[in-house]
Amino acid sequence: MAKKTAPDSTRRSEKSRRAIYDAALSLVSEAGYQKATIEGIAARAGVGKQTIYRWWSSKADVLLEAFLDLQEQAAEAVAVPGQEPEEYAIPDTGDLAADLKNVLRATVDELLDPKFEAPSRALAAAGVVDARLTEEFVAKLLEPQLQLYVQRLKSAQETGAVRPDIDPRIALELFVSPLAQRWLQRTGPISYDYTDTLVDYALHGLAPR
Amino acid sequence: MAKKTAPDSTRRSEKSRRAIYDAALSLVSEAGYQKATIEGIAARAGVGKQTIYRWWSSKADVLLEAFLDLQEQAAEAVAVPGQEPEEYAIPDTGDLAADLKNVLRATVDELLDPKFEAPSRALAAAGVVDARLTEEFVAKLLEPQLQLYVQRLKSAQETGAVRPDIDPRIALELFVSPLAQRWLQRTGPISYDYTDTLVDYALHGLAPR
Amino acid sequence: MAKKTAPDSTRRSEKSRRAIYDAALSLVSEAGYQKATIEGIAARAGVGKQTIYRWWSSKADVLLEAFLDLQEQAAEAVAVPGQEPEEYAIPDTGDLAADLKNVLRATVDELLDPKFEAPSRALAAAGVVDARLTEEFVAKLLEPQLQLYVQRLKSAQETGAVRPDIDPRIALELFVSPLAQRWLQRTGPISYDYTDTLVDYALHGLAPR
Amino acid sequence: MAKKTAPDSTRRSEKSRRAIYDAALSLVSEAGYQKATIEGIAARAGVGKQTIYRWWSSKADVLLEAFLDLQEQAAEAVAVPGQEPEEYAIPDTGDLAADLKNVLRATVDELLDPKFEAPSRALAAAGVVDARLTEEFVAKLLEPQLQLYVQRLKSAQETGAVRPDIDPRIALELFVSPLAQRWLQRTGPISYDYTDTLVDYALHGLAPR
DNA sequence: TGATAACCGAGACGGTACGTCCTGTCTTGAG
DNA sequence: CTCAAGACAGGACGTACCGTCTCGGTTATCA
Repeated sequence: MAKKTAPDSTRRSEKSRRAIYDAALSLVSEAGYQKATIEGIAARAGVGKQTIYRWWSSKADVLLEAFLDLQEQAAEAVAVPGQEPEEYAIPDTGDLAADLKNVLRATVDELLDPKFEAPSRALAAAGVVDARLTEEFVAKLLEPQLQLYVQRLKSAQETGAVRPDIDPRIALELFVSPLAQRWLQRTGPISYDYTDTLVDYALHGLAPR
Repeated sequence: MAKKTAPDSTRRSEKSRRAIYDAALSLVSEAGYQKATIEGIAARAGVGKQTIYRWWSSKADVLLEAFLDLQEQAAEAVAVPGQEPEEYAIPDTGDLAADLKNVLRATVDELLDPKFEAPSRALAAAGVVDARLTEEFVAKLLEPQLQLYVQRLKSAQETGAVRPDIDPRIALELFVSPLAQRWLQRTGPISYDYTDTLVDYALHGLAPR
Repeated sequence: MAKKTAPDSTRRSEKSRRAIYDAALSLVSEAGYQKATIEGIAARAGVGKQTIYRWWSSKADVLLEAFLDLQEQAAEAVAVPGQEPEEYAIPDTGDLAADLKNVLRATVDELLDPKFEAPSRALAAAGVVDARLTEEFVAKLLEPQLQLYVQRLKSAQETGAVRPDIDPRIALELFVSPLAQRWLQRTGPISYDYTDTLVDYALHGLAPR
Repeated sequence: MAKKTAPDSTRRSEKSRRAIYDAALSLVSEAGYQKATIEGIAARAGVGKQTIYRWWSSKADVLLEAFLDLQEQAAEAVAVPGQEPEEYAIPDTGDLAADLKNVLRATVDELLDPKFEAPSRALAAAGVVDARLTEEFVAKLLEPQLQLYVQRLKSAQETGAVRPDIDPRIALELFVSPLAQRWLQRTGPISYDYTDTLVDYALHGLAPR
């Protein structure tokens, strides 16, 4: 009892897909999530509405894929061509505090980049309400990035820079989540100073030593 | 030539307001934020649409007030009747870790209470996208609660349980934001164990002492 | 178990109704029945689609009412104002043949009037396929006109110009239906000569006397 | 540089053509003209849409050919096999009234046959609106049948049963068109009595002799 | 103690977008 | 080349809500 017989993905138009990604991202950036409609995306992409409905189940779904694609493209642009794409990882200079601060500063830059802001916010908002979407968002985008912190913290445990009884998956939240919340809910300003402070507090604790 | 001649709030129907709050909260809980429409709220409340548009500017606005009202009602129910409502504050037993853990455990309970979950999520989602709404949400609901932590941490600084150079407004985020993010973005499970761990990590730091 | 609760016709917008009639008739005349869409009518009338769907059940329904209204307007324009609208009737000069020929010549004029042609054709076509619509079309428009012939033929029977055993309702079809079919199905040209001939044949028969 | 390079009819699939005829007729009978779509016909016939568009220009076109084919098949079924198919003609027993009544009774039977009703109505409706289609419909189907009446009336003129100054092409409409209109526009019931009466009135006239 | 001005319920209105269906064209792969 | 299959751009469908408006009907002051 299949649902309408699934479309044949081998015959999918690559051109349309690209046009839809571009239209979706630009419309969300210009008009906001609510005002970016499926009809609007289709019109700007020069595509029939059905072509969107054929391949995606909702506006959020389109935007999620468009955003994942955007990330991928950005990553490929950075990668040295003709070289195997080594795994991304947080640099390990031996100075944990410095390494974390560097990565967080880069994150600050990205969060403030207007190209990324509108679609990310839109996805985050949709995700808060739509559990299925979040699941995919977290699995494909968020968790992989958080695992990079897990790796760095584990390596720090081996060198003794972090206590061995610490759970790295929880530990990373001490400096990542505050930044995320400030950005998402606008509960406070975001800056290099702020993230540096977070790292210091998290590493050395609030209590006197 | 006034734009609309503002409505006369002294003649406002209290019964309608209550009915609208109830209808809004129950509809959001049952159907979700997107599917809870103004028309639906008006119909369930037995109220004309204009009565909603007269007093509120958007669905998010209605829901925000309804939620604030819900919080107030819950607070009044707890308060001892016939006694002046003393200021809410985090208890100070002298044991900072224990006090924080207790408060966070209570928060966990509330986050998992189905009566609160749907509307809070809905508001959070709307807030991510609508800056104006967030401002009010943060100012009226979130920040006052966070200030309770600020007070408790300041008091801890006086007793020497927290280093004096620590900024309490940032410090509290170390354990509050991780919990908030896990709930909002469903990046992980929520439990007493989890919040206890957050407090321990935050107070003593990740680095060995 | 009412269907969605019927709309309140006392609050209906007369302006919208008129605009819809005008738009429907002009669009059908310009573009033809198939290409005159509900969306197009709504747009030209400056009206929301729902306002059409609220009061009519289909494009054919709109057009039927618009056409009935057109007929009424035309009739009122002819009527002498300030005088009670006497019943329309086929003139009775005593010369049956002449009277019938005159009326049919007037009908020929109307059938060839481009203002009436497009909507009439459209209605006729829709009616062939949609029984419910035809019923109303016949009852409100066609049959009343045919009854005028019945009256004239009965009066002719009294004066002896028509045999008394003739059924007038059937008799009138001898000259009315051929004209109708030629027009509807374009099976032949329409002219005064043609209708005059029909009357002569019908009155005196094909067989020699 | 031909417009489309016309399809090579020698390579046409006979099986597909038959399947399309069957699907078209059955769909129109079941669902009506409007709801019988090209996609639906193609699907039921197990045929690609292009195969329909390659050989026909519109739904009406398909249906017209399907109907012509149906007529042919019915005629062949009646014809005595192994004998050359003589020209169809209205029998000439010498009694004009009886001959006409017989043919019209047969027509009544056909009009009431449910197998023919839906497609004929559909074609008639399409024809009212689409002039090009009507032209073909009239030329291929209607006029040839009417010419049979012309022949019979001419023969009657030779025997003196019909006045010599009568135009047979017009005369036949006196009894054929009323029947056609009653059927098309459902302006009245159809029966043997009715058609018999039509013939009598037409032959002997309405006026007393 | 009416007059009169507001709120109120109801819901029609001009619109926008939805998600579905179909059109007529184009493309792919099998025969 | 035809054919079955079906993706594609386009456009109309009929529905659901939006936010505005207009209509009686109830209050609830003020004259």
